[in-house]
Amino acid sequence: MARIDDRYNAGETEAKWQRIWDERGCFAADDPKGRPKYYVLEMFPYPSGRIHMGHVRNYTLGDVVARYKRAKGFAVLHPMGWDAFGLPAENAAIERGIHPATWTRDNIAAMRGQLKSMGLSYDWRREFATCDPGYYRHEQKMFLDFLKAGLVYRKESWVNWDPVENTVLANEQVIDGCGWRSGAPVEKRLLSQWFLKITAYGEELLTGLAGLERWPERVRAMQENWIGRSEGLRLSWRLQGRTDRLEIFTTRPDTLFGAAFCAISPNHPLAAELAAGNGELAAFIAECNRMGTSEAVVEAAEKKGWDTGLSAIHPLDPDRTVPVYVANFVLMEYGTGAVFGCPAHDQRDLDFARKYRLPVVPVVLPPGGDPAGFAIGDVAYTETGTLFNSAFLDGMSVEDAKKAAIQRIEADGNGQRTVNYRLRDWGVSRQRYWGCPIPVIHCPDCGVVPVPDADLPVKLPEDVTFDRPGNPLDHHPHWSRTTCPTCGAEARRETDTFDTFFESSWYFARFCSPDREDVAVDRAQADAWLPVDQYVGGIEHAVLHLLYSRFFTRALADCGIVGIREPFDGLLTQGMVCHETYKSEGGGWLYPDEVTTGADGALETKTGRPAIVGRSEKMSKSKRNVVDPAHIIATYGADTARLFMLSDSPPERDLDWTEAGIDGAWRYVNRLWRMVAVPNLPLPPLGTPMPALGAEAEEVRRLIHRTIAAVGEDIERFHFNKAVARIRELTNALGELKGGADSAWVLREGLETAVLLAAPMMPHLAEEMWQALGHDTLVSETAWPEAQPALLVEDTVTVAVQVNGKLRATVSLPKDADAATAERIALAQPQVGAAMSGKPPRKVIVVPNRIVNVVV
RNA sequence: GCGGGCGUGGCGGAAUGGUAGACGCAGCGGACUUAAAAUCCGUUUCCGUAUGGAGUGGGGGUUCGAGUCCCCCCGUCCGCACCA
Repeated sequence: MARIDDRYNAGETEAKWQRIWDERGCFAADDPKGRPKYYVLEMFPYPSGRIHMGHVRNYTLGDVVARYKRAKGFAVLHPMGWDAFGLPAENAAIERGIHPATWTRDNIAAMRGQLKSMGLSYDWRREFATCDPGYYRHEQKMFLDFLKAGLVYRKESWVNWDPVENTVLANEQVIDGCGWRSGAPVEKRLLSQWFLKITAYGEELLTGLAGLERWPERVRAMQENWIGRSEGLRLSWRLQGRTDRLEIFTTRPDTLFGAAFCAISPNHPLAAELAAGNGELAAFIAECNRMGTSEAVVEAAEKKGWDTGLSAIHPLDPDRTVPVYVANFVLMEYGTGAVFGCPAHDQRDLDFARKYRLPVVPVVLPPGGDPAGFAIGDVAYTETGTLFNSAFLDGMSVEDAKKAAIQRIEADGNGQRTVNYRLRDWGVSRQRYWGCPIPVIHCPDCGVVPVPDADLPVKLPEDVTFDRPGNPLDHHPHWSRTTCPTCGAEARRETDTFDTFFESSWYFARFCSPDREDVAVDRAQADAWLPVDQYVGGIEHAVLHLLYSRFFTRALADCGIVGIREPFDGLLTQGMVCHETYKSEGGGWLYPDEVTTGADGALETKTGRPAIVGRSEKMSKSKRNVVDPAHIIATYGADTARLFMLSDSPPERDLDWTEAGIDGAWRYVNRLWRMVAVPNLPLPPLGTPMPALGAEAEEVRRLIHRTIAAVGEDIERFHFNKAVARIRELTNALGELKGGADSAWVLREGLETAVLLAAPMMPHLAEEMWQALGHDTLVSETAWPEAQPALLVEDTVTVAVQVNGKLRATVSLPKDADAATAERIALAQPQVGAAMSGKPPRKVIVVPNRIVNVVV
């Protein structure tokens, strides 16, 4: 029968320490007061109802950092809250008749309980939900501040309309022409929308990326790509027989003499004007819009154009004209919605020219090319070269020709050098109920009037119904009816709400002073804590949330609300949690716990029939390859789950959840516990002075201190898997300790060290072991151990001996032995002599304490 | 097409240009047990009985020495994409 104390009772133990931490307020973040501060933040969750493994991974990573930094003496701010506005709450209301507020509150309560069971070191006093009026009132104020600062405007614009969700989507929420959530093909609609001028910060958001040294390269690359800066020329072409001009943007002004046509977007005002008197063109435009967003893949196939009959006069040669087309490949949203086409040096233009039999005149000659013989076939020449067929540009390089062409166009007053961005302003209006009301009033006489500060917050009404499609705020009998704050006339409230990315764009700042009712951010607190030193979250937010937050922070800074311009100093993007997928013979997905894996392969437990094992993919409800964290924590405890999240894969890589992996973690938790419950040597009492150490004890003691140094470094660099490996190495060595009082003393030192090093990862177990070792303090309040430098230095080192680069022997040498000694001992090795087969050494390379390489 | 990441045992993964495979998982052998579980010990890159040889996606290069640096190629994953 097992001894009563050699099996670790995770459930009871974890609850006990969670209660004690809570009572002692161990994780309350108070004013740093001179101590170095450290703000670690994990992306707060949407309260969907239950935590999933992605949360467990995310929050474990953050918690390790928080606990480690706390032990290192930092004043740590580690808060948690709820990103509580969003569509699922409304869907629940529609599908199950539960009010979004109720649904959200219940979910938060359930998830808070689950997070608490993980033993995360949050300062729960700072918790908030973004659907609280106490939170969103401040973002209404921010919006009005931005309005005053000229960072907000309203315009009619083409929007992406999701016909299933009855709402507008941001460009980023449209994936392959379909709504990111509904998957329905997106339609184009013209609506009046509020926009935030994120483009005003385009340049700064781009250049700022260079300073984000502790961000993953790929996230910076994705943002750079998204901002899409390109330098070029904006120039206008006169149109024959018209007084207006056609404004185009190009990055290749050097190829102007190769121009064969101009093309405008189907949504260009000129196209609309021409279509008014031309049914055929109108039909063509309608066709383009239908294709538009929905068939991004299919439409890559064909370039189509419609000849307007207009001629544009070449800006560098008034004797030349080119035809003007309406073309389906020209985007109104980019540049000026019009381009000139140079078929010889742009593949798309070439395809178009071939189709409509337009001339293809090469103007850039490849290096070493023959000007007389160079012709373009089916492939445009897009590389660099020397200009020809180009009047005053002839003989120049592409780079020089660009400059010269721009100079000439500018001198002629036909255009100017310009920088264009792919980034577009952020449309924030959503025709949805469960979001933050946009605080403006529409007055028939005064137009759009901001809600006065004194009337904030504009609260969401609770009494709404979800029995019709569309926005419940529109259907509310009287909520939108109000009076104009300026003239007192009857007026109407804006019924749109903010994009929910609004809330997550500043929550990190709110955590600094969550209780301040009068202001969004207590400036002194914000100055003390911001920026976030380490942000941890999923790669899926690489562009949207992170770019909006960077923009918002700058806008808030320019409104004097915060004193920083970059919100997140360091960013760790964790990989996904994956699991094998299973299908029954019938083809339906199976949950992992419906499958038994044995000698005969995978079987469906219920029927005994073979189950088809698919590849490991991101855990998702639709594929049923999910493991419920609550179940895991109830079975093995939070520490085991946390350990598994950390031990196998580096954080930024995908992690495969396996039964064997969680079992392995569970075994180690028990093994650690047994090491103090039933130690392999009788431990001396706490505080026993160090006896004289024998060789074995001394060697293990060195390992203890090497481990301290290594684990600290590993955690600093987020190499948690390596930190776990080193702690295991240490405990392996401790478990093998034999001998007398000296070994027992070292065993105690080793166990105490292992406890402290493992505490950020397995905090409950660490407390329990610490107590079992006789301490009446908390690990959570104990400083990180310090490695004694003297013990990090070895007096003998193992040096590899190579002959011609191949390992032939290893020799033990005194540390820092001189080269001559090393060489002498190395050459004396029999294996070395054999490998040299009698030849004299031509050269001997000695790298002290590392290697001796004999070249023969 | 553009940009980025990755490629190391059966598997997850370690290796400041200096002993490739730490640590774990799985496997195999053994101990304990009536038996099983748990635990413990040993073993485990490949070829070879062995001295030994080969080996980090492929090819070349730099170097006394390359998984690591440089060039070319292949595969794979992710992001963006009629962006003018």
